[in-house]
Amino acid sequence: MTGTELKDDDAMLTLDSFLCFAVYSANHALTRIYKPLLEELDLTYPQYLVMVLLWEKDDQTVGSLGERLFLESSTLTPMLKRLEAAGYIARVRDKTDERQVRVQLTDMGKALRRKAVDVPRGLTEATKLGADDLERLRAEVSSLRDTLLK
Amino acid sequence: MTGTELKDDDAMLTLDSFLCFAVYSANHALTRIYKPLLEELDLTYPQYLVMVLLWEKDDQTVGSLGERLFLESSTLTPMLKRLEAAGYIARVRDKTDERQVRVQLTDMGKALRRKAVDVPRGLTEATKLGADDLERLRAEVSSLRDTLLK
DNA sequence: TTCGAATATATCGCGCACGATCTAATCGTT
DNA sequence: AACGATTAGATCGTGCGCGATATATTCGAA
Repeated sequence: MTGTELKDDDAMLTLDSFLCFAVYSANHALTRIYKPLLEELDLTYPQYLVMVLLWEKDDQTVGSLGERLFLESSTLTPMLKRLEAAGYIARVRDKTDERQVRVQLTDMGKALRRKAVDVPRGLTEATKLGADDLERLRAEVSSLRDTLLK
Repeated sequence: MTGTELKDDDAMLTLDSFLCFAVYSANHALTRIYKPLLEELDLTYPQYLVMVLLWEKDDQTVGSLGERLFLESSTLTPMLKRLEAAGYIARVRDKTDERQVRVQLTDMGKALRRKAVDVPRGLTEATKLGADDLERLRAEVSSLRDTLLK
């Protein structure tokens, strides 16, 4: 009888049995892989995700970025200020609705994209997974997230 | 031609194509699911992981906990102090090697385990996955982590 | 045995991340 | 027009999480 056959409550209370721990530690591992790749761009990993969204579509509100990233304004506001200080974005109050802040790429921010296109390849290589396996895993994990948030 | 068939560098630079973002956001989602379950235990999610390790095996050093959790002493020391303040653990210098700190469950910490056995079931239900799918996904994500850390 | 290297933990500064709360702007109803 | 309710961001306090560094202990080689 192996450990994985023990399915009562007590046996489930072991670290290795936790999907959550797998995801938690995989996230740390990914962050560590990204760090050296992003240092050349002078971006942290969450900052990079914001930039990716802006390269997809420029001139977005704080709220719409937060909705895509599942982040609150209390997280985004300070982070966006750092990106602004770095010169990659501008934060501009919307003239027709002054409650909103529009986040816009600067020329420097737009130019950064050329350096950033190499980053995903570096990560893909580190996973040692084929494109199909990688995409399947991505879809499963995304689907898990969506189920949990529902 | 669908989006997923675009495999050149530019097309890879979209948020939805990132395995890393899937893991990052799934981790956030899991943390949110855990929060209400753990509030009754007066534990945060990382604190809960430490307690799980100690319930598996009491009297571990800071270093061995960190090795299992992939965390540094700079993260663990303050966290363990909070667990000590909460009354769940004791931090004791090892008499034979004073460099080491042994982390031990208090009676309160041991008693907490009885409440904690219900937590994994709550999470499993939230995933809406069968035991087999869940275990397969856990194994795949763990394996990804191990590949990345190698 | 003594002194330099290695080891274990702690401390510090910074950047996420969240919940609670605040402020300012806009919307809706009267 | 006016005012209560809603909305969008910002601020604050707390807790991870890391890299760099500090301190104390132990180990090892001369």
